[in-house]
Amino acid sequence: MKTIALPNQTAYAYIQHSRYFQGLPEAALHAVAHAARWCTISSEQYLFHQGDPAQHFYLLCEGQLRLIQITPEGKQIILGLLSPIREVGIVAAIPNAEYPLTMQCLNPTGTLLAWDSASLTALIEQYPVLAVRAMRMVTGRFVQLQTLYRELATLRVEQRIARALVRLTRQAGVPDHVGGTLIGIPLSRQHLADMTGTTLYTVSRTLSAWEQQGIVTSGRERVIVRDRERLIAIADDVPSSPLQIEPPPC
Amino acid sequence: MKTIALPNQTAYAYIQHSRYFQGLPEAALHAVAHAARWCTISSEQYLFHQGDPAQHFYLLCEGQLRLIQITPEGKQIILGLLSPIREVGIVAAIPNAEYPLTMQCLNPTGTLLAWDSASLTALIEQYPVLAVRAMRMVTGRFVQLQTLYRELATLRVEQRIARALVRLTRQAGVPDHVGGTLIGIPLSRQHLADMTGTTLYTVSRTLSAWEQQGIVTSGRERVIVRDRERLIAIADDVPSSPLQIEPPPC
DNA sequence: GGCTGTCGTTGCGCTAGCGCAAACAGGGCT
DNA sequence: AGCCCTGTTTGCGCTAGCGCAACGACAGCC
Repeated sequence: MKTIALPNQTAYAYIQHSRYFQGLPEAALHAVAHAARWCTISSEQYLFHQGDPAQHFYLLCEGQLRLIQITPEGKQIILGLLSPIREVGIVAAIPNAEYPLTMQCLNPTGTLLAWDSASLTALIEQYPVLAVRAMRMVTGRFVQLQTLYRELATLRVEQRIARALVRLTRQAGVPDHVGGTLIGIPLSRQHLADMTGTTLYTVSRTLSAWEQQGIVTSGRERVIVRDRERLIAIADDVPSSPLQIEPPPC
Repeated sequence: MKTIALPNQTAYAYIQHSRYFQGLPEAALHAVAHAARWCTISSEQYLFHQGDPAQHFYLLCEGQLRLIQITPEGKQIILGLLSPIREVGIVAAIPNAEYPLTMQCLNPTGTLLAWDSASLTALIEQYPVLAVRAMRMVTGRFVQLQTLYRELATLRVEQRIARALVRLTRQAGVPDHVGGTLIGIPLSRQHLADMTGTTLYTVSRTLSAWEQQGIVTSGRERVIVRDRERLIAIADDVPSSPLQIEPPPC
């Protein structure tokens, strides 16, 4: 990661369109832009690791990030994906906080605006609405994580994979010349397994089965969703009880 | 849930000892106590449901609460337990927010202090450190939930149950006259299953096995941990690979 | 073109955990 | 005491998903 020079005007535009700074008075936006600096990050690089002291707040302007968690044994769990324009590391608003998870760049290059936590704190003090928005962001992530937890606890693997794919089409979907949706990020079987709490074998088998049914097309680190409706049906399918017996006629 | 009259002096004492209000100037504490009202809740009653508009912030003074999440199909998932003195519903600091989960009382009676969100907002505005602490609380819960998620994704059922029991001894452990630790809340097999993402059958079988090994003693809605060390060993056990072959001598 | 390394597929065997059903246990109530 | 209700245990059968191993496919590189 390194700092680069970019026109301040560009920064202003991104800031203006971010949900976090949106609607602030013009003077405030200029102050925000003035306190920011640009930085870039390249493929597979880490923006920060979970446990690092949260010294910077970022605005992701170009590229995408993976939210990952590393287990004590070194296994990685993917909690999600961030696409521009998104705020990253709001936890830097808290003095002496640590980042709760690891951020990894998955595009050849990502571009971010960065504020050190002192600047962020100063901005929040000056514009208290930023404090409320920070809270809202954190609780939003909490609710999202809760949903993931619930799915992991109650759904079968096939449904979890289906949901992951549906989410990915929303977050990184690129329309396809024949009506499908390409998931526009490098996405290996192992990645999908890490997102759904399963193994790469099961993901592979599931995708193979879906490919035969024309639901998806997949290749090396690449998935194209052909029949989104059917995928959603699988995701929402409530499994019939194991021994479904035909009710006897009266 | 109803409002009751209790001496304000008592409220002051609880507030003073809460992590959230701790260390505020005396005048502030008095203001906080003045804005509060008492309420009680009884066994199995809900303090609020997930999705309800977050209109109150609480301080749990007596009794315990279950944090639960209800799935669309009506299945319940238990995310944890709160014991006094704990803050509840900090999300009320955000205008127009909703509670992200459901709180249920599990003691015959629980006692709480309540502030409506307007009072809370006013207090936060007056003492900005409360905003920082609110953020810290929410991120703390986030990290906890993340840990649960990781465990659910990577650990086997037996380990998850062991961890749940270890946590419960910390949160509701009552020392026993013969060196064990009684978990001092009503805790059925189903509850344990809802906490660990498994079924009551598996919990029952696991506890039975542990009982034979002298690790726990259990009865109707009651578990006593006899050998905490062994439980921790199970919780941390890294399973040997399925086909562990003795390496051949050179 | 050929090599290499990474990623994907799939057959096979296995087991952890599920879920029913039926029996059992104990507390509270009349 | 006897009954009922709720919670617990456990035998049984089953299957979803795991994990190895071996092979295949494709991309990038020299």
